Amino acid sequence: MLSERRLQVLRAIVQDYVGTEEPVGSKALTERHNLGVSPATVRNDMAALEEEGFIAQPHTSAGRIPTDKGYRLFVDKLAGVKPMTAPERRAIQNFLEGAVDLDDVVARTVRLLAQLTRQVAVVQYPSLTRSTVRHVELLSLAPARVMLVLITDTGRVEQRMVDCPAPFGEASLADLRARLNSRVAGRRFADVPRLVEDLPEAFEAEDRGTVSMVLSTLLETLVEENEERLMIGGTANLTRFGHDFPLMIRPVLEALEEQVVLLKLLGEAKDPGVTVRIGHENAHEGLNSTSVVSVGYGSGGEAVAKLGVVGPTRMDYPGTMGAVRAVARYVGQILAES
Amino acid sequence: MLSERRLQVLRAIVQDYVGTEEPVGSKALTERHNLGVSPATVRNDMAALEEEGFIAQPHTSAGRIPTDKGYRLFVDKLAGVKPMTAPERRAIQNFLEGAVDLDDVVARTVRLLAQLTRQVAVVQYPSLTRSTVRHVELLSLAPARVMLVLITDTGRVEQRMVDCPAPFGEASLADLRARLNSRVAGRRFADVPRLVEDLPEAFEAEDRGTVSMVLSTLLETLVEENEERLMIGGTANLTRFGHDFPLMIRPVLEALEEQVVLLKLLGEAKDPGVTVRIGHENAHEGLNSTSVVSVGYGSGGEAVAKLGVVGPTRMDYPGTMGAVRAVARYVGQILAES
DNA sequence: CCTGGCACTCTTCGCATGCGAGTGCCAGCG
DNA sequence: CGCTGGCACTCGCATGCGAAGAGTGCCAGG
Repeated sequence: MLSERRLQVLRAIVQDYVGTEEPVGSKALTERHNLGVSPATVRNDMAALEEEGFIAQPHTSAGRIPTDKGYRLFVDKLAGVKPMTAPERRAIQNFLEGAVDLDDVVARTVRLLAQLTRQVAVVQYPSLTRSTVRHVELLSLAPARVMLVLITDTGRVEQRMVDCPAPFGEASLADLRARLNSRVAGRRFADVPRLVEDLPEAFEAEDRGTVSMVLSTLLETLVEENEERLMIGGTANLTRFGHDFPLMIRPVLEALEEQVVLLKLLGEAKDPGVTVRIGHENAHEGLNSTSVVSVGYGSGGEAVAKLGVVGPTRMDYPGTMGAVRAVARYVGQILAES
Repeated sequence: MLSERRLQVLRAIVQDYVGTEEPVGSKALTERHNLGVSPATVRNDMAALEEEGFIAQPHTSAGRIPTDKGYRLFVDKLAGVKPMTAPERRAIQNFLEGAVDLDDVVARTVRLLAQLTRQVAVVQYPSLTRSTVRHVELLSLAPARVMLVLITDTGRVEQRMVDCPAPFGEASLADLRARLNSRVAGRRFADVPRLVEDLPEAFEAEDRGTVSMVLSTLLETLVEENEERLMIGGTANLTRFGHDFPLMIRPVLEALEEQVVLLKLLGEAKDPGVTVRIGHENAHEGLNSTSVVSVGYGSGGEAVAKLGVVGPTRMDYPGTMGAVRAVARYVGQILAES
């Protein structure tokens, strides 16, 4: 087990390295932090920390930098979450309150997160699977063509075309619309399949094919993977990555364009609080030199989607975690109000 | 006026520089292109071209590189649009045909453009202002709360909340829905204000406030600037920008996040064909070292939106223009079919 | 167990040098 | 008059070397 002082040394190394972006040596450490011991002692501690894999030196005779493992320890044991200041909170709230619709909420959240953390922000649209149906609308566009519009309690709208096997009259359509809504409005997505299962039986034989098709389109929409959209912002912050960034930035940009990758990334975080994935803890190779800080958010107490930031492993973890948590909280409030 | 050969020299310089990314000298030129003259002659021509501002040398005693003005001449007079090969066309068509809805069409178009040109692709969603109304739907969410859903002929859906000044019955709502659709369905957006102007008069005094509010929300939606969304992709290609890119890439990423900037950029291109804006021709400072190749696209013959790519001024103009034009053409087809 | 001292290692920087690419100019030729 | 070959010149770039500086590891002493 590491002694208390050694942990302090590690903490100091992380803080200094995050600040200066340069390997930190024993002398500089004792000067900036009053550890009460000499550089020589710190050197011994450093040797021990390196032995255990918490820090490393880029070249012989250079300072030390934290390893992924070092950051992990720092995040878990040595640092808390830095709460936002009151003015910051107010700013967040003001900024989000101007939003006019769901798209706008998400867009503003992305901008806000990117600005607060000076990193790349990722916000997942409130997921369909956990939300409830507000309304289902059916429109007849042609005799055998119906448009299905699904409206959720988070204000999201999905539409689908349905090509009917047989012409479908306005009266039948109105009937279906009414029956459908009386059954599913206000219900959770997960319950919908069970609730509409016997609906075709209520219709004339000639309409049943169409009804079934509309229903199956609806069910498809509910589970469809592309429901899980997300928005990204602040990519310009990638230029802050480091001096050697040309090679670093490339795979990151590529990963960011693969929404599937990001969704998986966010999805993996099961923790109810803020989750941090550091460097190689990220499954995707392109993100091996980045850390992802994410958290669930949602109206009411329940998380319906995730948001977070992607940045260099060398980031201000307490500050970033604080910002991410605060933003998630306020977005949840906004969603609950609307 | 420049002699024929000097134009050929300029063309050769542009082609070589685009290929090698390095300043091109007189000797290399005569070797790679058989101009039939000696390096010395080429040097004279180069001096003349430099005099006129078409090329420049980064340092004394280095080769020449084209200036923005040089690229401009190249694009206008010296190079055509390189048509896609048959296999490429097929690939484009196949790739786009799998799209299931408008979002998907746009997303696929972005990916495709980015891949074909190896540059950053920008695709504007089909604009509302020039398209027509397919249907307007009104849903009562609460006694004094109505959701307005607008569906366009391009398959786009916009929704807005309306908080009514007074409770609004289902019957009135149905009435309004019917009247509204009979007037505006199939009409162009531009005509809508005129068509609904006297609609409130058909209603009872108590409902008129709500009707007016619904109508004004509808009109707002029609002109709203945020209607003009766009999708961006292929930002990873920015890393191909050049060796000195850390400073170049930054402002470009920033510009790309400012959708307003991009929309203005695309909007400026009035040309019915492919438009090229080179370097400083772009109003936005951050894009002064990039070129933008854009073109309008749309279902039917008419352009309803723009798409294009953003890349270094040192780009393969004929190829890029060809790809952009081809993609626009096929997207138009796909939109017309759906 | 901490501390000061010391020798050692490596990186970084400045500077001088040589090389090569490319230019500009000039005199000569068709 | 325009093209060509030749030639001197200019720079940028890579190379090599030496000094400086930062940081380490280790050891002996308190």
